[in-house]
Amino acid sequence: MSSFGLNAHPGPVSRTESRDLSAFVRSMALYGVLDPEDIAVLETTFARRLKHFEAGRDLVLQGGKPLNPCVILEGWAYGYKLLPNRRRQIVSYLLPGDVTDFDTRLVHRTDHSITSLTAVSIVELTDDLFEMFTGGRYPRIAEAFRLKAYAAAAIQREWAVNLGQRSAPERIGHILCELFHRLRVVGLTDGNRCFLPLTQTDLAETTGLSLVHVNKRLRDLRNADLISLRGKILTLPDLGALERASIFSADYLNLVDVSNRDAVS
Amino acid sequence: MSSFGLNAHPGPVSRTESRDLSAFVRSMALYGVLDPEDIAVLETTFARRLKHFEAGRDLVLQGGKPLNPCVILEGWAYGYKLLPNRRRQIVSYLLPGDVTDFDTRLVHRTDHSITSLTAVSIVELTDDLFEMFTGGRYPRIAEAFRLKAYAAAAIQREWAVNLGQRSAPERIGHILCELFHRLRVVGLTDGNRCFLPLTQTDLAETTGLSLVHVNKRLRDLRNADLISLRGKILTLPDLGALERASIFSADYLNLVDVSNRDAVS
DNA sequence: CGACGCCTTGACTAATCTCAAGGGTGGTGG
DNA sequence: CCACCACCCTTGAGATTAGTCAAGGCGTCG
Repeated sequence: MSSFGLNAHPGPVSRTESRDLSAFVRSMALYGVLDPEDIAVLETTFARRLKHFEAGRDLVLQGGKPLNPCVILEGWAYGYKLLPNRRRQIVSYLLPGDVTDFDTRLVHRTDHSITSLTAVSIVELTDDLFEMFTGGRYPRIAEAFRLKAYAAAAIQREWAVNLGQRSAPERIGHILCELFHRLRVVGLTDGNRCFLPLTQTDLAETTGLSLVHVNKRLRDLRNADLISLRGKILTLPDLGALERASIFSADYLNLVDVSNRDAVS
Repeated sequence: MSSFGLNAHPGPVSRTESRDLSAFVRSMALYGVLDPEDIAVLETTFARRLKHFEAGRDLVLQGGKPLNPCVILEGWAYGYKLLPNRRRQIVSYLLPGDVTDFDTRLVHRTDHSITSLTAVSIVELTDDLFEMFTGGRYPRIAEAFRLKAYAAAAIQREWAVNLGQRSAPERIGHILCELFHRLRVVGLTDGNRCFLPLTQTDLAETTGLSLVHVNKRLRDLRNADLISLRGKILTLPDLGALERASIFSADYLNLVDVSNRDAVS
């Protein structure tokens, strides 16, 4: 149970660096572009640059100077945009191994905010690190970052499809499938369960639905035995069935299929 | 009137290369990162590599091998994703000066299709061109491409906000404002008018609304004197009013403000 | 002339939102 | 220990928005 718990609650953050790094390296390595040498470089560099934030901290604020690109090593964060009428749209989730906007260094004002959802451990790619990784000396690392950026763009496109073309229950099921797949690739699932630190309000702001409606469709999904959501543990008793019900296909995630790998190792 | 007409209808494509290039170079140069030398390089290189497609040609097909990055020099294209239930979501518009996915070279299968909406002139960044621009010899050109990629990501995020948080009339007004601003920056507007080759079905697939509903809200906007849409000419008699009605702010477009520039030159 | 693509409108249906109320839980301070 | 508050989840009822179905108009092209 605790094998996938990570930082559910703000509090003393685990300092076991090697474990902190595993999600990122695993995520990067899965693209098959990193050599052992690259991985060693990443591990030693990141271990020295780790920063920790508790839940609910703003990393970047809409309209402000953007942060340098950041790698999330542990915990969840999310990006959102605020409208003048107080409504809010969550535009991205950042999971362990994910990277915030890679080309952000060229921009003076960001269009969106980023906030930690749980306690997070991140590494900021300051100028020296950025130069080191993209300067030509570690071409495979640079390529891995580019792949992550492409994957983020593909997810953003799929969200437009989700918001534009799917019904309420489909939208909710779809985002749950996506998060589950993304977590599984970095080893943060336990069988058919995973940690899910989202409130129903978060889900509403992700899917563009009202809180009340999310609650009711979530109940339908529960009644149909497609999901179970107690505490902050999400269980998907039949992932395939939920995917079909949500018109979900993992293709857009550009992930390496780890379902076999899980079974073997 | 014809000063912004470009390729409204499939047919013989203008071959005045220097004019073809202007939108792209203008778009790039506006970021203030290009030197005259860079511009000269782009112009001579692109002039030799121009490709022309008529309206309705698939440039990339969902699930297929992606095209190399492409620069649109003239005409409109759009990206879309098809769902198994035959529904379709348009996820992007590519206007003169825009660039398709820049990191696409690392990917084996694309998640979305790209189709020309009008006749288009494009330049494909084949391996040699890509290497030339990003190999370190033209750092400002590489930076300009990165800025375009960032701008595309920001637009994609705003679309999620549009689809998730805005009402039908706001969504429709918002996308019209966005396209108008983007066209103005590359010199493709004429006062408060621009060429708009979209059908109401296209608008429906962009905004996630039904065709019938788009038609009725479009009528409302017309009756409120916020838009006029005859032939394929869009007129915005009061851009500010439409922006307020649509909760639109151009910040996310990362554009240089050209409204003064237009008035002066 | 007929076919086709696109736009328009009305009537009815279905999905989603808003408003309102109440319940559970955990933390905090008296 | 209990009272209270904050936050989150839950449910029902009625209002509103958007979708579906059906029909017709208008212009272009063969």
